[in-house]
Amino acid sequence: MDRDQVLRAAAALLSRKSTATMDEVARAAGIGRATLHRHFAGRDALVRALEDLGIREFEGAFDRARLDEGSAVEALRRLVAESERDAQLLAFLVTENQLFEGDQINEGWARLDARVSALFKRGQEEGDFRIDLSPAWLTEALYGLIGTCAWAVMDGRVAAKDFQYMITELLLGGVRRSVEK
Amino acid sequence: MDRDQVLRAAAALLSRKSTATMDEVARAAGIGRATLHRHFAGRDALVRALEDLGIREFEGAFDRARLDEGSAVEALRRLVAESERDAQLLAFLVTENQLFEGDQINEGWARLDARVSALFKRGQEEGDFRIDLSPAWLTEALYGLIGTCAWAVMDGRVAAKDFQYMITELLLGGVRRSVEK
DNA sequence: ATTGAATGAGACATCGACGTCTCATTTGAG
DNA sequence: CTCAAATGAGACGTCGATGTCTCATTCAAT
Repeated sequence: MDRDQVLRAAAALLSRKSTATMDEVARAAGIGRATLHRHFAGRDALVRALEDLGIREFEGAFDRARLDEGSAVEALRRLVAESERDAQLLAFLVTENQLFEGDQINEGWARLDARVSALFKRGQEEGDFRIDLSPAWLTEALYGLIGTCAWAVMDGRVAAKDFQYMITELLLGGVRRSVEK
Repeated sequence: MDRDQVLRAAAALLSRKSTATMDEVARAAGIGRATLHRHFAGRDALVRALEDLGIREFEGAFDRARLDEGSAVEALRRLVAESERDAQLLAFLVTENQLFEGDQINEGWARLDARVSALFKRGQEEGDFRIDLSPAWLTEALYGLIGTCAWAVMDGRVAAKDFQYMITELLLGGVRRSVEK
């Protein structure tokens, strides 16, 4: 069991039950509690490791999505596709705002936010996206939809294979049916 | 300080910091810890009271929104408008899936889910909504967007007055700009 | 003003999670 | 096979949150 695998298992569990015990986390990862403590000094260290992993993974996901290339619509589709792998991790981190208590926002997240926000801004400037929804809100909404869909998949309310489609279609086109599309 | 006001203050705090202490909850509500315990036997009772309040409030919100009247689009707009007041409460309850552990879904939530889902289904059958996004997913997405926007407002990333607009416009029309709208 | 209920502050014991430790067992490299 | 490192299981003390209690004070109704 790799260190990152342990972290992913922890994210999958903690995203649904944020108050899960260290023992539960260990069981979910298929290792003993002692081994979990050998990898991560304590709960704080575990959460911080999850944070670091999340930032690293999404930094890489954003790179692979090539947010600056092609149309903003295509870039957004690639972004969602690349985010699927770490959706549970994102779901956990988004709900753990308590990490940033004392308004000391993590610099890594600020950088990620800026990249997503820039993508939405580019779409607006190029005329592909509407301008009455702020990039900041769209960024939050994207995170929220990814996390929500990850939960829905975990609960069996959405098929895993529909992950990308459900998010991108709702985000891009909305629910309203328009004859011209 | 009314009982419901205490619950709302608790929801506002717990939606951001789900591990908040009973003492913190009491302080947030402006009452003493002993008084909090007089109202709610313990933490479990508090959470269950939040659940009950949420179900009650949204049952009423759905009634006021008259989901069966007019077009599905208008009904959805009314639904978001009526949900604003309890958005923080929803944000907390949505993330507390741990309440339903042991797949014993709360009956009240199942009823609410059915009503929202029926609204989306009606919109699809009347030709207003697209049919390639399942009502179950749209229901989850609606909850997710309301919760996300509530957080964004709390963090100052979205203006409170834009709450309804940001959610309804994104949900109905998506970010893509279409010339025919 | 008086009285009874409600509140806030604090003390206290209990309990569960945490973190550290030991030891037997397993794993993997040589 | 041998040996060293890693792991799982469990024991143990610590610490913080919890829930209950008391008591002085405040509040509201009469």
